[in-house]
Amino acid sequence: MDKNSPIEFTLAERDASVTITQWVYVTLRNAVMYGQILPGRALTIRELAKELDVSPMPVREALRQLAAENALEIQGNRRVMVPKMTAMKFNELCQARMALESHAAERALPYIDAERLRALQQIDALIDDVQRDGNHGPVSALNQEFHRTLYSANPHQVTLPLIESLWLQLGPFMKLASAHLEVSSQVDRHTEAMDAIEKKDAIALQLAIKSDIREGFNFASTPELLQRFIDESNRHS
Amino acid sequence: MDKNSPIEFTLAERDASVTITQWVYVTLRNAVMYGQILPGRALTIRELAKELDVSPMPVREALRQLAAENALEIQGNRRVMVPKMTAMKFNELCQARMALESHAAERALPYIDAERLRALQQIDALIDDVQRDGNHGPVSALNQEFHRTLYSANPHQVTLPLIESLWLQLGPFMKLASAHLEVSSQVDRHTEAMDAIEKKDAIALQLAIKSDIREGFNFASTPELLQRFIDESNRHS
DNA sequence: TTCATACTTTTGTGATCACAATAGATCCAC
DNA sequence: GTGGATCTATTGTGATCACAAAAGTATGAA
Repeated sequence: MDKNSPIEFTLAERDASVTITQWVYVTLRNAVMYGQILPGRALTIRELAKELDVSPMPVREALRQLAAENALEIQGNRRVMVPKMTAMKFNELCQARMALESHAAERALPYIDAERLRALQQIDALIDDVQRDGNHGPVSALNQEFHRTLYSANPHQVTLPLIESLWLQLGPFMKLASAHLEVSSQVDRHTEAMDAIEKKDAIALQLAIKSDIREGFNFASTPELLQRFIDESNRHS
Repeated sequence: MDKNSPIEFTLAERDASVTITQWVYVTLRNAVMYGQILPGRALTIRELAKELDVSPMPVREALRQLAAENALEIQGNRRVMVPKMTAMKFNELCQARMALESHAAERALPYIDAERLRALQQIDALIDDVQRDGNHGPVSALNQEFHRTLYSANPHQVTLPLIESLWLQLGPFMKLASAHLEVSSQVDRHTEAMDAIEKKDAIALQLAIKSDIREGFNFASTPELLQRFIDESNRHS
């Protein structure tokens, strides 16, 4: 596993009002989330700094923050890398998502007003549109947007940062796995969720969210399939 | 809210094998956890660096990490402080603990062997001992140790860092609130939990954990009591 | 006394440098 | 060729410095 594989960053615009550290953080976060950094690939501060054309300092801080969010793993040698996925860990992450997000949905339900529901409907319609156009790239980002919009209705939200940490840990594997998969139009349970919201039915909402998460992962429905995708996603590293 | 109030750090031994940044991180984390830094108190890098007798660099990194774990809050002015507690946030944190920890307990249950159970019994016995001696200081740390030992039985654990984040957010308020409280011998549900473990009864274990958490907070069982403790904990700041 | 203005100090940010530890490459004995 | 020791290059860590922005303080007129 050498450090030959280049990293293709999608460099965002660097707004002057934003600190360099924050910009580096966002850039690296996206690179992790969208599988641009292969799991196991050793990252060095100076390499990233050179690649992003900044000094090592902001990179150091961004890496530490991402490690604190469990998006990156600090090895004993103090080297930093995207953690490799295992079947058991994948399973735990899915179960954790279902437990935490169904809870967040329930806690958000009382705060969802007509405007918020309309925003959810808009996002869902947008997902349908891009699915119909065969443009499967932005679907997962839009799907996240749907969930985030739902949970953040709760003005005293404390679980969203934890949920985002889980997304970050699942992100790279999902991207790499779906790359080796003819993307069938993913079905989601957003309609069921919105119906439950209209009826203020907490139980139905939790069920819809859990089903949505579970079915989002059922491209790896059997242990053999899952292991195949894990091998695929780790093969390059 | 000036920066007059001094911070009494309990300086841990600085092992040579540990980086300064890690040592600073642990020191600051304990200071937050044990309410030594009052909520709302503005923290500056240079002040902490001087206090801990290190250069500003490790402090910067430790602060950023703690902020990523939601233990500290970065204000718009880029100032850092311990977040203040509100009644609604307290409620959300409790509910999140119950949801997340009962899930973690359930996922850990299949992995708990005789040795692990014995470790749990030892910790519980130790809690009883110090309670009987009227020494209520280390109880909350031991209580955390009990929960951590339980959840970490799962070798593929992914929720423990999230749980620790919730503990960190509740820690300062709990300490400051309990300071204005004649500490009655807290009863816990550890016995019920261990019984459920022996019977491999997941439902009973989840109930025990949820009850343990809920009753740990019932010093603020009514909204009026809770608000009184919040006012107390914010009064100094 | 009160409030806006100018001045001074402090602060976070980011760059650069020194150093010890680690990793990678080279060389040599077998 | 192959494995192990040595040497070189690279890396993370931590200190120091420069600078612009923010906070704090003094000053002035009303």
